[in-house]
Amino acid sequence: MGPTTKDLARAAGVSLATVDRVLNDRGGVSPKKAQAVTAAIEQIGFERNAAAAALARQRSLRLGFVIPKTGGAFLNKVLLSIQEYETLGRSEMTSLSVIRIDDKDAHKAARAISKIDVHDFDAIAVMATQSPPLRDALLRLDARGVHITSFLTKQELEGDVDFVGIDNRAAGATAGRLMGQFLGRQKGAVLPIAESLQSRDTLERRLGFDEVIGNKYPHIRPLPTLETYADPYRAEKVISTALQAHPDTNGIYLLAGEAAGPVAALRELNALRGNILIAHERTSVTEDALRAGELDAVISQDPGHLVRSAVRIMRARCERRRTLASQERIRIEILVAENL
Amino acid sequence: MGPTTKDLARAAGVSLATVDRVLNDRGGVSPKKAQAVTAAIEQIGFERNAAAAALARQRSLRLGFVIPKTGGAFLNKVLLSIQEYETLGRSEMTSLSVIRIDDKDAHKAARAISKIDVHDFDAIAVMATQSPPLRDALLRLDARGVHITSFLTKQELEGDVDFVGIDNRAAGATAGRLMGQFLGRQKGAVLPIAESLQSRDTLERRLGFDEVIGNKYPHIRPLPTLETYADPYRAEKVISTALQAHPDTNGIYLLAGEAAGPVAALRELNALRGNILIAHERTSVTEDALRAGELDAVISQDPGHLVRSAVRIMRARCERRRTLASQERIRIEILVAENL
DNA sequence: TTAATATTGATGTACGTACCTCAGCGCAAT
DNA sequence: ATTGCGCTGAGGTACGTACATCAATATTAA
Repeated sequence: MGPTTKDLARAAGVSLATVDRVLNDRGGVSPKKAQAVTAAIEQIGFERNAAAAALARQRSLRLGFVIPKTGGAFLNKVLLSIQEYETLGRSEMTSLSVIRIDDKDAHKAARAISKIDVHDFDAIAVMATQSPPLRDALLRLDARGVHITSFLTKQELEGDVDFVGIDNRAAGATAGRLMGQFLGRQKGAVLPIAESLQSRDTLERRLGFDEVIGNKYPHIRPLPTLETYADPYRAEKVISTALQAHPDTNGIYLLAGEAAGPVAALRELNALRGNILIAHERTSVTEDALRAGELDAVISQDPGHLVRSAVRIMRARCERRRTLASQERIRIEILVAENL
Repeated sequence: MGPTTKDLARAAGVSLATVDRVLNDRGGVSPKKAQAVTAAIEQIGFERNAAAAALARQRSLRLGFVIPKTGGAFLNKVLLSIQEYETLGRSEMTSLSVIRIDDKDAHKAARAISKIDVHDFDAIAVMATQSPPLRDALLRLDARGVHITSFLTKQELEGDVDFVGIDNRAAGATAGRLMGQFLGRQKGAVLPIAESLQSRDTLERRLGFDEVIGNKYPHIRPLPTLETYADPYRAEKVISTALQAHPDTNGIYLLAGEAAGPVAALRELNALRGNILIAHERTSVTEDALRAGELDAVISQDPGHLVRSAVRIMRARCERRRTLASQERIRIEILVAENL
């Protein structure tokens, strides 16, 4: 249909071999001819035929996900999505693999990255807290031809690193908006519950939440965030205490990844029905709670999208295509019982 | 990576030519050998290499969308999405075209379908009200090798027609849920506004809306649907009359496709701020209104998704792949100012 | 039995790109 | 003048499938 490499060669006044050298960065081309080729690409609107390229390359892109060893439910869903994609996307000539690192210890993490064999990966998506040693390790990989993408957590290397992630601040703001709307003109307190305040996700969500509540719904009073430490006994205890201390509570915001614990605790305390309850992340627990009318809304950012997005970006990098970064924003979905 | 046609031939104990005959329905194969091939496909898990097939076929799939001549804003967005896909998806060896039909007149529509040249299309997605003559025309097309998919409106042919569409009833129910939650315990009336009650979309949404309100929020009183006939003057008049007749109105539900008219009328009437306002479909108008705080929520089903979904299904049909119909459900999105 | 027909296999070309080798050129340093 | 190196073109093979042709069977009809 479109022009082929042959047409490109003719248009640029060079041989097919030179076109190939330019297209695939093989080097050994004079600036003049290289310029002629890139100009001709624009001029005749050449687009590499992806099907033919995949066929000829006959080598699936090896993409890696570098993921922390420990993490919450969301991380597990991401890992699951990666696995799913692995089987589904094998027809697209991509092979995914996961490298778990200990990202609590910066040096351990950096060492793990350094150990990655450059010949095993075309690109990796890195999720890890930034640190100088990690940064160096990534730069070394990059220099040796492995494309780096930031995944869920930003890595500042040379300024040209793509980022695939979710916007926890906006997600929290969305939760705040819904909480405000659901409570209407009712005055009262809102109780945010998290597993731990250590997690950046939690902090960012809380930030967005507070901003919206403060600006648009000043009659609502957000309480300090409770920490459950993923312990059901503790959860029930601290929630019970908080509810007694603030009898005007009429909204509860589950910032945490795992909604099951707090929901069970609230059910036990008979605090489900009277309060507006908003949680994050779509799981079977939150879905059931929505259907049962126990939860009023769930804010979700699809881990499947996230993975697909990262894969698209890595592929584009490897094939030297420009990325449509705009397309790669992960939507913040609002779920209620009716649109599950 | 996976097994190729050559492997298939070996496994089935036949020649490559026979494998090709079976895979591409060329006929002239004894039932026995055909069986051997299909069995071998299962056994070794053969999957046609889409890239190679596309390359070899060297002929883009010609997909058609049969769309009514007249329609509302949503239909226009669908058409726009088709156009977008046309330019974007040309790299995927598909060419889209649109056939407009007069679906008010069943016989005219059927004649238009009959006039379609079988050699111009590999598959078509049909949006048209069902009728016996149309059905016959579609069956004739199907018999001559053009794959038929129902698009936005179901066509009952032989029971094996895929359907791509949106769930207006669920969308209405979602709107109802939000309206109920936003109004909280406030008693009062909700005013539904539509362009016309003729449209099935409108009816279905209203149905879903009423169901939720009736079951879960019985203290809310839905008023009869207003019709604006897309006329701003009429809109302002009927809305003003209705609001005066029902001073306890505190919610307004814009069922209609085009939100601009009613929003302007409500702005004129100073009825925007006091009431909860929920609309359908994401447009620049609804986006702006959300940001401005005039609209409280928008229910949207992405026409782009719809088109992509239809294309995926048609492709799968043409390439004799099983469709993952489950994947092809169009999500009902809830938009507020924070998750645009 | 013969003729006609249906089935099967063998073989070739094509698609557009990737990747390889090799020969030839000009230019600079030696 | 020779050597070495950087650049260039020419040509080939390969990927997995589609599609065409022709010969060789097997099966059926006459």
